[in-house]
Amino acid sequence: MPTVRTRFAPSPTGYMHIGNLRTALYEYLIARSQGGTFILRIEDTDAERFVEGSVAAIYKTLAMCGLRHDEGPDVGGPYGPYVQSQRKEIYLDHARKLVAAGGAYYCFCSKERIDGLRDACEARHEVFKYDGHCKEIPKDEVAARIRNGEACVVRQAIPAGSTTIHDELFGDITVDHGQLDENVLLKSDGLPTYNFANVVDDHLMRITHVVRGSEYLSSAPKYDLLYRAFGWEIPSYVHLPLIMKDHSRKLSKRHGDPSFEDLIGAGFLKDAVLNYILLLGWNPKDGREFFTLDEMTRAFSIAGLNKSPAIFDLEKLKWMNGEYVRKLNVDSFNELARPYIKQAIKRNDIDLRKVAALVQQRTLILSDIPARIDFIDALPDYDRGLFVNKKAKTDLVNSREFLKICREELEKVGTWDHEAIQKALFAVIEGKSVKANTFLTPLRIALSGREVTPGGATELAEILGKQETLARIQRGIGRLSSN
RNA sequence: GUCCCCAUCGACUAGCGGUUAGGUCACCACUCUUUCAAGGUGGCGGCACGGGUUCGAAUCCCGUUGGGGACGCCA
Repeated sequence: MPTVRTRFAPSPTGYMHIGNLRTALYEYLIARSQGGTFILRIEDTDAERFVEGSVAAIYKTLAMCGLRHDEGPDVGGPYGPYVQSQRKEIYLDHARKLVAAGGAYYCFCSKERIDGLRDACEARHEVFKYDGHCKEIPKDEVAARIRNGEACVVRQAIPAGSTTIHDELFGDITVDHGQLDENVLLKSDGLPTYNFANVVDDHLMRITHVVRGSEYLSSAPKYDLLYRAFGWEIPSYVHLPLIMKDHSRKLSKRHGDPSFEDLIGAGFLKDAVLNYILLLGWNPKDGREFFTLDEMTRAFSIAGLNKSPAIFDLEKLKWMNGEYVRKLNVDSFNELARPYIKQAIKRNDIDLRKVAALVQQRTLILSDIPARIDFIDALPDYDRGLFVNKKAKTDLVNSREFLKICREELEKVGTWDHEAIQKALFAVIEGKSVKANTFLTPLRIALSGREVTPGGATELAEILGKQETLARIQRGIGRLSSN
C-alpha cells in the first residue's frame, strides 16, 4: 500500500477561515494518523483575487497550530513547484495531451458570446450550459487559428453517459453526464482553472486522499472524467461537511464571522480553537472532548467523520477556551495574559503575577481580563447600595462596623502578605461568631467598588498594598457614614 | 428551476434492528465557597412527517417536508 499523501491547497485570497483551517487539520490528521505525508500547495491561479500577505498568513497559521507540512513552497519537495502560478508549462502541456486524448477541445468563443448565451438562458429560466459551438471544429482549422494567435480556451469534453464517483464518507454517487457542463480548463491567459489544476497537481504530486469541502461534491464526476481521460488512477475522495453560522448560512467572513486571526486577536488560545473545530464534524466515539494535536493524531479516523453540516457555536468555544486557560501553567498564563493585564493596570506598584494568579481561574477569553481588573488601578465610583447583600447578610450598618474593625486590625499588620492579612482578619471573625462571608463582603466591596471581583477580600488587599487598602476602607466608611 | 447531498435535545454529537435514546455546551435548581467563577448533585430538552419491511424500528426501504451544496475564463 502506498503511503497516504494529503494536501492543503488554499487560495491566497485573504485570511484563514475557520472552515479552511478545519480542512487543513483533517488533511493533516488523515495523513499523520497513517504515517503519511502532508503537503502544502498554493492555488493562486486567479490573479484578480490574490491578496497581498495571505500566503504569509497561511504559513503563520499552520506553524502556529503545529500543522507541519512535509512538502510545500517554503520547504520544497520532490514534486514541486508547489505554487500553481509557477506550474504554467505543466498545465499547458497536460492540456495539449488531454486534447489529443479526446478529453478536451479548444474553444474560440468570446466572453461576449458566452455571456449572451448565459443571459438568454437566464431569461428563459434555464440552466446555462455551453452549447458545444467549438466542439466540432476540424483539427487543421483549430491549428491554423491558434497559429494566427486567436484567443482561445480549453474546455473539458463530456461524453454521453453517467459517472459514479466514490467518496469515503458519502459513498457512491451517480450523476448523469447531461447534468455536467463542459467547463473551461485552461483560461485564455494560459492559466488553469481549479477544475484542471487540481486534478493535474493532485495526480502529479501523488495525492492519495483528496480532502475538501462538500461544495466540490457535485463537480467530482467531472474530475473523475478527467482522471480517466488521462488514464490516471482516481484518488480517494473525502468531502467534508460545511461549517455553518446557523441553519441557513455558511460561516463566512462576509457575514462578520470570525476568522482564525480574529479569534486569536480576541484572546482565544490556538489549542482551544483547534480542539473545538476538530469536533465540528468529527468525533472519537468514546465521548472524549479534549485533545492535544498528538492525541488527535492517534485518535483520528475517517470513520469518525460526520456527514451533516455543523453550526459553529461560539459559546461552546468560549467554554472550551476557559478550560484551556485554567489548565495553562502559571508561567504560560502570565506570558499570555500580561498584555491584557497591562492594558488595565498602569500603576507600577502592583504585582502583576499575583493579579494573573487571581484572574486565571475565571477567564474564559483573554480579552475579558481588562474589564475585570481595572478597579485595581483606580477605585471606581460606586453606590453604597452594593454593601447591602442579602445572601452575605450585610447591610449599611454592619458593613460600616466591620470596615472599621478591618481598618483597626489591618493597621496593625506588619509584613503585608496574604498570610498576615488573613490571620489578622480571621482572628476577629472567630471571636465574633459571624460568618466569614458577612464580615469580608463589605471589605471586598470597599476595596473594589464592584459586586463581582476576581479573588476575595484578603487577596485584593494583598495586591493593593497596605496604604491603598486602608485608604479604600476609609473611603468605604465615608460612603457609609454620609446620608 | 435542474441535479446532488443531508436530517437524533436550542448547539456539537453517541447510537449502525431489541437502550428507561447516552454524553458535552447552553439554560434552570440545589450544593460548596471569602464575591463571581470553577467544582459537585439534580433537572429541562430530541429521533421532522407519512407509509412500508420486521415478532420488533432512531436504526433498513420508499415518499413528503425542511435544510444545504453545485450550476463562472472563482476556488
